[in-house]
Amino acid sequence: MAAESEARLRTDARRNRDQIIAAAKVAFTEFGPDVPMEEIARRAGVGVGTLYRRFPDREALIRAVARDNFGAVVADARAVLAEEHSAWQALVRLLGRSRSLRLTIQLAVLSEGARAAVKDDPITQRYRDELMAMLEEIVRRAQREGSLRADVGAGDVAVLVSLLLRRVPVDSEVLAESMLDRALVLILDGLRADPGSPLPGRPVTTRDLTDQATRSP
Amino acid sequence: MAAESEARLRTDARRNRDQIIAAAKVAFTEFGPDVPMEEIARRAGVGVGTLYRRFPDREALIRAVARDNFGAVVADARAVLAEEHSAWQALVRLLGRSRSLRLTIQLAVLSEGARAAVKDDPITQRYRDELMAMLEEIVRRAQREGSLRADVGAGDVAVLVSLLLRRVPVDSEVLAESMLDRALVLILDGLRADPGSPLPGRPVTTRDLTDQATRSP
Amino acid sequence: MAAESEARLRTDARRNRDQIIAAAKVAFTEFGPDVPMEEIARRAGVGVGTLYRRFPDREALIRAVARDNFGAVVADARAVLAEEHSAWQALVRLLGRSRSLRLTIQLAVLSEGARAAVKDDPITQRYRDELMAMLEEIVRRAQREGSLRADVGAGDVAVLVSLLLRRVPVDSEVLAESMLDRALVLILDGLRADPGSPLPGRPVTTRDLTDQATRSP
Amino acid sequence: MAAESEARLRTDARRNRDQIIAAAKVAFTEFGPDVPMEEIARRAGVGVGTLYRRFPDREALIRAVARDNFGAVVADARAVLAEEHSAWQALVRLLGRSRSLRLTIQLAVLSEGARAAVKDDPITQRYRDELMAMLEEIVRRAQREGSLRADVGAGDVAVLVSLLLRRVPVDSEVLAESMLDRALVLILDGLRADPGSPLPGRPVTTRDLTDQATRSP
DNA sequence: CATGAATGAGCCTTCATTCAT
DNA sequence: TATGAATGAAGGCTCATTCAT
Repeated sequence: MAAESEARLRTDARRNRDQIIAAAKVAFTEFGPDVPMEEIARRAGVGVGTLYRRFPDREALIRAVARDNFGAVVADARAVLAEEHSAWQALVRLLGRSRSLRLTIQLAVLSEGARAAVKDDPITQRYRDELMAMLEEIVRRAQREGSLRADVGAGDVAVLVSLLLRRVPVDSEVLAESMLDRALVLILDGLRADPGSPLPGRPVTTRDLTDQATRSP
Repeated sequence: MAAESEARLRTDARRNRDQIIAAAKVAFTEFGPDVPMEEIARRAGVGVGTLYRRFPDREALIRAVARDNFGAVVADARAVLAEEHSAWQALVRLLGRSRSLRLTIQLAVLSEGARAAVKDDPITQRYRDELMAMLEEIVRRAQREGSLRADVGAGDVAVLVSLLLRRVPVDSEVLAESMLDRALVLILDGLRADPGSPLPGRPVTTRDLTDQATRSP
Repeated sequence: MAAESEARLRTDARRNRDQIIAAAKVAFTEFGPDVPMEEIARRAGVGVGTLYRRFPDREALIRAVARDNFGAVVADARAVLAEEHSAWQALVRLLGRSRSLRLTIQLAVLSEGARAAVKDDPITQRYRDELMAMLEEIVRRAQREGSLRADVGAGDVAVLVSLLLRRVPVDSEVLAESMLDRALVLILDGLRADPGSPLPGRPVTTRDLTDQATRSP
Repeated sequence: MAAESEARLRTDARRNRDQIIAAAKVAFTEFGPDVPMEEIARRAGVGVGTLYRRFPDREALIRAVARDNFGAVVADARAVLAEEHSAWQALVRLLGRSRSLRLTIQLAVLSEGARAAVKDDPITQRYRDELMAMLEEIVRRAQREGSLRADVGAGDVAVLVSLLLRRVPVDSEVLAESMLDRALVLILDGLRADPGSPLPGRPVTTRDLTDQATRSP
């Protein structure tokens, strides 16, 4: 009986946790990372107390949401990599997908505070590393295929992705989507192998993007 | 003598005003539009009271900063247009310049609240309209030159600009600059006339970007 | 058990609420309707946050105090009406009582702001209507008895009551009470049926006092 | 020349002072004793600096306005006393007049703070003393005439006056006036010599009203 | 454990008063 | 001397977080 109630408790707890994260995801993207904790609790259908029992403070909650999101992105990328034979096609899908997962990542960038909360989280870091590794592989393969310009690094691609992740300040959601669809194609065209202008500097590596923790105070 | 003291007073007041706007520009881009007013005042070297004497509330300050910024961008664009004979070169310089004026525009997009504060300001609107008109002219000329793909509208270009305006979440400022330099070239390559994939949808016009007030409920 | 804890919680919350209203009553009459919320909270022995949790803003608190006060007056008046057989005696008691309930009404008159906060509150309105109805009945009965001058309306009596409600600017509370006791008798003598000078104008009705919302722009 | 400019200066200064007091009178009765000093300065057509040069702080301004007002009331009362042969008529005019001078006195009672500012001002005190002396004389004469009940003191009359001074919380100014006209007559009837009820306590003297300074801490 | 009440720090804004011009 | 700009203290209100039930 004790076991049974414990199990049920755990089930409940898990449900609570999931509901909170789901509510937080929506609330964060809707109101930004400063949305009142009570608002999140309300949407999750729990009291603030419960929320704080699961996540000791706002940062912890942000971290949890970030992990959840990154995990999904990584899973997605893995699937794309497994299915797609042409590296270029994989790249195209990855970029398109990224855009559709924009909300996901926005969190990690939403504000200085949120970024700080996420930056040093080991789990999110691991996800990011894995994501970068996959991106590097795709870039390498695409360049070997001859479909991707040889003078770009995986970091360059990541930068373009991150640009596409941002919310366009347009009131209509459909219009925004359409604009980004076109921007994506334009950017892909810029990545094509053929002529192209000479790129300034050296290829940006993924380490350029991830080594910051070491560099920053 | 009265005139002199008046003039001196005005000078002082003006200096204060300018310092406040300058401080606000930095503080806004550093901490977002919710940065404490006291922080801005401190950086400007004045008391909060002074700040509030010049700008009745946060919105007024945001509006003032936006005007100031937009004005600078417009002046810059005007100069570029006057100097550059090749429309493509004008476009290149405009995009590069925009990036350096990133701080400028971020404000208008920084947050829902900030956007609302700026959206209905007639002066900012006028600047934006003028900017869009210049962009349209450049796009038209570049397409006539044959240097810019024919299937993009000025709105498409504006979207790309706005993407480049965002801050890259990298701690090192130099690194960020370099990354954006490369991203800019990649994007420009995507805008080149020749090959190019077929773009989905129809060209985005500048009206698509500015008519929102009319369209949205 | 759940029920018990809920009940206990409610008890606590209710106690807090009551303490806040009690403290507000005193503070309002002591310092006026602009007394710092923190002062009220301090007197109630709670934090400001608690005060604001119960009453979203100052107006809400004023409204609550007004309801509470009016409710007590109405209950009192009802009792007087039930007990007293002579209408004149009822009137005397009502006027005397009113004075002792001065604090009660002051709120509704204390300042423009406070009045505005209370004027449109439906519950206070209902109380006021009931009070006026009772006053009208007493006046009618007293005039039928022949004890009250025939040329006054319930509104005239209400005006006199409202005059007696004001605080006399005397430092000693006992002295003030005694002065008002005498003033009350003098005023009652003026209301007596017999001699009396002719009154200017027409009897003031209770509608003259309550219909203001309709009349004013 | 120096003399002339000095004289002109003094004239100007005097005009400023008068304008400020006049503006303050209006502003105080319109918004209460907490009206912003800048508002008063604006209405007087001077800068705040000038206002503060004349009146070192708000209390000083309140005191000045109170003196000005009391002075007018005293002058009025003196005139009434000189003109009227019947003491009862003098009393009637005094009470009616008081009402018309209501705004005048409200200041001294407007709020705790204002009262404190005025209470210890020697000039206002002298005015008040003179006013009370005149009232006492009228009461004595009226009682000798047989027109005023013998059991009231000048203090009782003063209390009634002070009751009539208050603003009736009615939106229409005309309605308020009419109500007070009637209330005045009712109160006068209560003061008439004839029967009347026995008054509780002893006659209130004017000292009961003025000795507070000595009594209060 | 869940709940939601209580706390208090923090930011916004206003205005009395001072002071440079 | 008049002006109005600058200052900063004070009060309103909101929320993150803690804790009693």
